[in-house]
Amino acid sequence: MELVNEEASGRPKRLPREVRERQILDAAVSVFSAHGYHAASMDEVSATAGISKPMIYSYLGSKEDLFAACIRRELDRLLVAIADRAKPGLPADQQLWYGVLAFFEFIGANKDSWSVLHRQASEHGGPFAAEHRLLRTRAIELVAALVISAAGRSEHSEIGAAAQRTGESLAAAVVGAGESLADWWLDNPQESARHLAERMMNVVWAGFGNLMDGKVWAPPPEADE
Amino acid sequence: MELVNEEASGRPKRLPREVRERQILDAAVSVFSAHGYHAASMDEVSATAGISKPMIYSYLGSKEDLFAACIRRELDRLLVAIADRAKPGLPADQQLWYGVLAFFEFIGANKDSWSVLHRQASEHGGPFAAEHRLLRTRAIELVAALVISAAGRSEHSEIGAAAQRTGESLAAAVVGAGESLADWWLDNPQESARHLAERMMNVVWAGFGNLMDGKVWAPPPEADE
DNA sequence: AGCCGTACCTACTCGACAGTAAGTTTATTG
DNA sequence: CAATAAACTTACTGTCGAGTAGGTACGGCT
Repeated sequence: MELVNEEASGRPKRLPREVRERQILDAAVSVFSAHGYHAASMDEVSATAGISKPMIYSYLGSKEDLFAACIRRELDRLLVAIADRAKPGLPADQQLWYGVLAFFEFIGANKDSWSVLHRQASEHGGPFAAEHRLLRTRAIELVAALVISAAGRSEHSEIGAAAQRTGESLAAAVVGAGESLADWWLDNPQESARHLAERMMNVVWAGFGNLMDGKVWAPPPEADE
Repeated sequence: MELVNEEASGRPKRLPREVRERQILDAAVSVFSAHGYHAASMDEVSATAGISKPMIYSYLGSKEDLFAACIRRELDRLLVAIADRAKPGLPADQQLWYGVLAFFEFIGANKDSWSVLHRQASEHGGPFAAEHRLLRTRAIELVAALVISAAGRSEHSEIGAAAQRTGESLAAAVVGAGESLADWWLDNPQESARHLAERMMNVVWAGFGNLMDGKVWAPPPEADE
C-alpha cells in the first residue's frame, strides 16, 4: 500500500481539481492492478492517493466510473505511445517492428497499465469488456492492414482474396501472441523490451513470409474419429 | 443462474457424497467462470448446485478451497484430453497438430473450464497463480521439446545451441498465441475448433520452418533514440 | 473586512456475503 | 425396531466495503 502522492510537508496542501484527479487515477490504476477490480477497495484507493474517500466520489463518481476512467486513460496513453513510433511511410516490416517495440517498451515502463487494461478489463461482461475489445480490435485492424499491403506488394499478388482472410487471422494470432507475451512478462520481468520485441518479430515475420509465398500448412488426411 | 442439477422429480433425493461433490464442482466452475472469483457468491454456487450452503463447506471447505479444487479438476481434464490425442511416435508436425486440435476441441466443449483456468486463475497472487503457471510451463516444455527435436533432424542440425534458445522462445510465443486465441474464442464463438487449430498451425509451422533453415529476422540498424 | 465557492474531512448507514450453530430427516445395519 | 451415522436444512453472526450526510477550513474576490 505504497503512498503515491503527498509532499514531505505535513500540510495537506489544497490542490486544484485537475491535479487531484490525476493523482486519484494514478492511485486507482496501481490498486486495481494489484488486487483486481473486485478485491480493490475504495478505501485503499483513497489511502494510496493520500486523500479522503468522498473526494473520489465527488470527482470521479462510483467505483465503476473510476475503473472506466482508468481504462480510458491508460488505453489512450498506450495508443499514443505506439502511434508516435510506427510512422506510416516506413517499409512494412520496420513499421511493425517499431510498433511492436513501442508496445513492449510502454508495457515495460507501465506494467500497471497493462494489468488494468488487459487482465482486469477482460474479466467483466459490462462496458469494460467493450472498452477492452476496442483495444484489441484496433490493434488487429492495424496489423492486418500491414500484412495485406505487404502481401499485395509481393510477387504472388494474385493470391489477393485468400491472403486477405489469412492475413486477418494471422493478425489476430499476432496480436494474441503480443498480449500473451506481455502478460507473461508481468510474471517474468527479467527480459528486456527489445528482446521480447525481437522474439515477436521472429515468429511473426516467418508467418508473413509464408503468406507472401502462398505456402499453407494443411492438416493430415482424416484418419481420426 | 441456470440450474445445473436436480431431476424433474420434486423430491430432493438423498445422494452419496461423491456425486454431490461432482455437482458442486460443476456448479462452481460455471459460477466462477461467469462472474470471476470475487464476484461469485457461495450462495449462488449452492443455488446453482441445487443444494444448501453448509453442504459445500462440509464437503469442499472454504471458498478458496473450492476454487482451488475447480482449477485442479479442470486442469486435469484438459491435460488428459490433450495427452489422449498427441501420441508420441507420430511425426512432429502431426503430434503438434493433434495436440493443438485436442486443445481447441476441449476448450470449445468446455468454455467454462478455460475461463476458470486461464482468466480467473491468473488474477491472484496466491497459490492459484502457481497452479496456473504449471499449466503454461508444462505446455511450453512440451512444445519446446517438439521444436528442438524437429530442428535437430533437419539438414541444418549444426545450429544446435542457437536453435535451443530460439526454440524455447518460439514455444513460449506459440503457447501464448494459443492461450490468446482461446481467450478470443470465448468472445467470438462463431469459429470452429478445427479452424482455429489450422490458423495456429499456419503461424506456428512457418516459425518452425524458418528456425530449421536458420533464418532469423533482425531489427534495422539503430537510427532511433 | 466579509462573503462565497471549492477543497476537504470525520463518521456514519446499509446491504452483501463468507462462514456457522444447531437442529431434522432418511437409509442402513445389528 | 432401535440406534447410529450421514445427508441435508433453516436461520443466524460478524465483517467488510460502497456510498453518503453533514459538516469544517481555506483561498479569491469585492
